[in-house]
Amino acid sequence: MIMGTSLDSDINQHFQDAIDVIQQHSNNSYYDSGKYYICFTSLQYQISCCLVTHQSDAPVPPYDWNDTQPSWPQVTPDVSLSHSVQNESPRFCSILPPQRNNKGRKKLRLYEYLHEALNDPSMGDSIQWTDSGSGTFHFVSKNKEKLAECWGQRKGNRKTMTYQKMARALRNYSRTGEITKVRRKLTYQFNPDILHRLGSQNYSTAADWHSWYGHYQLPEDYDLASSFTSHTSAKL
DNA sequence: GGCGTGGGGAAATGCC
DNA sequence: TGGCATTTCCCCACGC
Repeated sequence: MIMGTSLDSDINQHFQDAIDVIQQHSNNSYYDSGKYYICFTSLQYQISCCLVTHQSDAPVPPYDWNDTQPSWPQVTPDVSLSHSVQNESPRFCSILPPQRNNKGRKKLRLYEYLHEALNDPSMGDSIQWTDSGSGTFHFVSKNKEKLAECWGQRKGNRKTMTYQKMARALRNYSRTGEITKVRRKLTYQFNPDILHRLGSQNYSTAADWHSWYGHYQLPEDYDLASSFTSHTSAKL
């Protein structure tokens, strides 16, 4: 088992939770022949996890993380692991679960999510820094709805989030000053204090892992599973 | 006039 | 139960 060097207590707790999950899976004969990999990403207030199996595995019902946790979808790569991975990086927004609200964790705020997305290269087609120094950013018109949907999924909203609704929330930020509207199309600006606070957070995160995964040059017959075990993941 | 975008009121929702 | 942070719906304004 290989783990990162700077795991905080949250990660340890979640890691233990994941161990429990995997152990329960391992008690199910359905999983006996499979390999399981846990991929962790530590965002400021949450952790995400995905179980990866070979695509050839039969469909598996999602596992309930705990009694209060919505189901965790299983991630199965679109391509066979014995072949090259598609160039397109995976969309983690679709698998990140809603916040865990037990244990006193703060809910993810929209501006935090946007900052996270801005630092995620794979989200560059949806949201981009206009001037990262001043905290100015803009949405990409073509894909802004996609980002909004990701936000909605991340929050576990009942209905599909749209840019209009997300923009409404952003406008509420203008009252508190966390984010202000810039007189330019689809452009907003972080409050400097918020920007400083967000910027000081350590994102050894989905974005980083995601970035690594999305840009890793895979040789022929590259074993994706092996890559999980040699980076920020743990193999059981 | 249609469309995309911006703005805001107000009620509903879910969580702490 | 109240407060907070959205979410949702709706309507309107403006520029292209």
